[in-house]
Amino acid sequence: MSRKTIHDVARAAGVAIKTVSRVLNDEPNVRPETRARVLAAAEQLHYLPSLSARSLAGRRSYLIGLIYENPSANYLVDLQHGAMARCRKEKFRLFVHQCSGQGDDLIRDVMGLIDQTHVDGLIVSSPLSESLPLLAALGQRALPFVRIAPGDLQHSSPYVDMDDAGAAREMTEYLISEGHRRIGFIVGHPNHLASSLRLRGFRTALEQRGLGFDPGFVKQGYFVFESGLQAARELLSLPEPPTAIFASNDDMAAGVLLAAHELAIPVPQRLSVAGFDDTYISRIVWPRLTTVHQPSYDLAFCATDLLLQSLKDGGTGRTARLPYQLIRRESTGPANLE
Amino acid sequence: MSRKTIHDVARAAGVAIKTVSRVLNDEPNVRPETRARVLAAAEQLHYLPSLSARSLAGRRSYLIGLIYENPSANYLVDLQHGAMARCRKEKFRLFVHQCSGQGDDLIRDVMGLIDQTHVDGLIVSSPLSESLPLLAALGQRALPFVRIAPGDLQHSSPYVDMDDAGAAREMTEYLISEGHRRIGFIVGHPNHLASSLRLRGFRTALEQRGLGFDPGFVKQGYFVFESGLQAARELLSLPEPPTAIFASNDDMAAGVLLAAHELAIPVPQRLSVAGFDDTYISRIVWPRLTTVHQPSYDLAFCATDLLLQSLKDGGTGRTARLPYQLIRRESTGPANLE
DNA sequence: CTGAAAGCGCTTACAG
DNA sequence: CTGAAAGCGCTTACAG
Repeated sequence: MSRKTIHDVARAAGVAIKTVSRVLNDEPNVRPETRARVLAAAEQLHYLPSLSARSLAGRRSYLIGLIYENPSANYLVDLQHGAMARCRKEKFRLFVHQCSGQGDDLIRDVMGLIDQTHVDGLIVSSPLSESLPLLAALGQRALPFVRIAPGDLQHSSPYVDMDDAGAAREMTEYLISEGHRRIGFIVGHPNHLASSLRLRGFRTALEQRGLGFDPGFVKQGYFVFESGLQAARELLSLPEPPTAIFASNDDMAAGVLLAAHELAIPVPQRLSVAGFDDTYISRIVWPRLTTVHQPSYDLAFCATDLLLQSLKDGGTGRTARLPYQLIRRESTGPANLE
Repeated sequence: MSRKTIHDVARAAGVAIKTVSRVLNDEPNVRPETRARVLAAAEQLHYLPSLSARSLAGRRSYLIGLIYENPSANYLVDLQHGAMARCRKEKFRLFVHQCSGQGDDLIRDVMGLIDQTHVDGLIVSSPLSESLPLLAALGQRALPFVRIAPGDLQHSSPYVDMDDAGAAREMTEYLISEGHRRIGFIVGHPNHLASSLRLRGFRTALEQRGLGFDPGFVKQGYFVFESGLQAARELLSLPEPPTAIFASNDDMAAGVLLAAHELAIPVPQRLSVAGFDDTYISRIVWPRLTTVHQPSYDLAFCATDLLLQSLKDGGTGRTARLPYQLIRRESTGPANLE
């Protein structure tokens, strides 16, 4: 049961290796009978071409890279599986890579990945997708890539995103419609463009409803649980605390819930809490979180789709915006105005 | 800024490519001055050897595969990062692969991975690590692998694990020491050997303390949140409900918390809840979970270490057992016996 | 529509 | 201690 090569298949099918190569790469100019014979032989021998031989000889490795920096586990796994699922349909494989370093080190790290693995293209997840120096370096290498990112007019490369600002606006409008007037907001990590987009949506909703924007109700967070906890403690110890807190992701919203529990503030009776992302977390805390469904799996699936497409056409990659969805659960309710 | 090859380095250093190869692979028989000259040239050119050329020409790809089936996101990411961290120290790279299929399809999937990517070895995570047919197939391929698994005497291949039964026993003893006499238990997924080991530890503790083992207090779960919720609803609607519930993982313990909230049973005042794994989840629910710290990151790091070591020595891989730790948080307390 | 030759960037096996 | 030749399993560029 040793590894089969293209020569084994060629011999079994009674053709030259070049013909086997043609069939396996869907090149034209092979008689249907010949094609069938080759396919049968390959099938029968359980033949699979060696990726390293292919990538050494040809100009493609059939490898797509997914690079990330430091996302939450649930988000990362969703991205990973979305990209893998799309690759699988195409006999591509996904190479998952956690980047290390900052600045020049980061760029060297990614260039090293490209040089060593010969990936055909890259899925660049956020916040790497917002690093202009990185995008420039990729451009120099002429390596196709698709970003998973909030809409970003700073760079012309293809991307897939959702409407972060719109989603945050809609969530805020929902809270207002429940009677909330003092709404706290916890901003995400300053490195993520999504953070400022979500804040913008929050602000837009307040201003459109004529409520005015009070910076005292806005606290900086970092997309992690502890930062949400900390920010919520501050908000809830204000002389006039908010009746609702909207955190820029679920992890921080879980932190808000804990702060409320610590202070014996019942949720949602005296405090409504909203998150963002609709990760697994939002369904396992109590009360379950009202949140925005971010289609992470689909974002990665779609990004991979665009990438594979542009690898085929050589086409100028396009862009896609995926729909979000407001998910109402038990952590929010009518404001208890006194 | 095109890709550099071994020829570029050889030219810059004034040696033959074979000498460059020797230096880069730490082979003997190179004069220190020559070695230094080659290293300097490689450094200066930012040269990195092509993995595909290496794996095609030589007998190693410098690629380690991590295969998994369907673990929870937090566990998977810990494994992934532990294995990556160990690889990075060694200029190996990690190829992460989600297996698809069952039975023969699963085996074909893994063999396909091996044939196509030429991985030098495999980290086999649980429950794949318990599939005897898979292990047999890997043996036939003579591919080195290390399992991440509960101790398993059924197979002689190397593995890294923790003492699942001992940890469950210790947790149960702790609950007993808090005065609990009616303790519910939620079993993990039947496909995982860890499930029965944890159950065994639970049972051992009860019997050693002369409490007897009541099957009516044991419910089947599947390591996912919903199954914990469901099992807890059943346990808590018993005529004489338990005063403590020990779930075989944190996800299910989070489900128990939700069931308690639904029934307005205060935790830990009237119900103690314990989990297992010490994943992120255990720290973001309320009350935070008492649980067993499973060293997932270290398990993967250590498994990779053993694998790389055996790749070097060709040595018969050894085995390692890593320590667990009981983590006491707010979800457990003294029994409220009436 | 099909094939024989050259070569991708390395390592292996051998020679000096 | 160092190097020239052959070859890994494919694809490319060319010929028929």
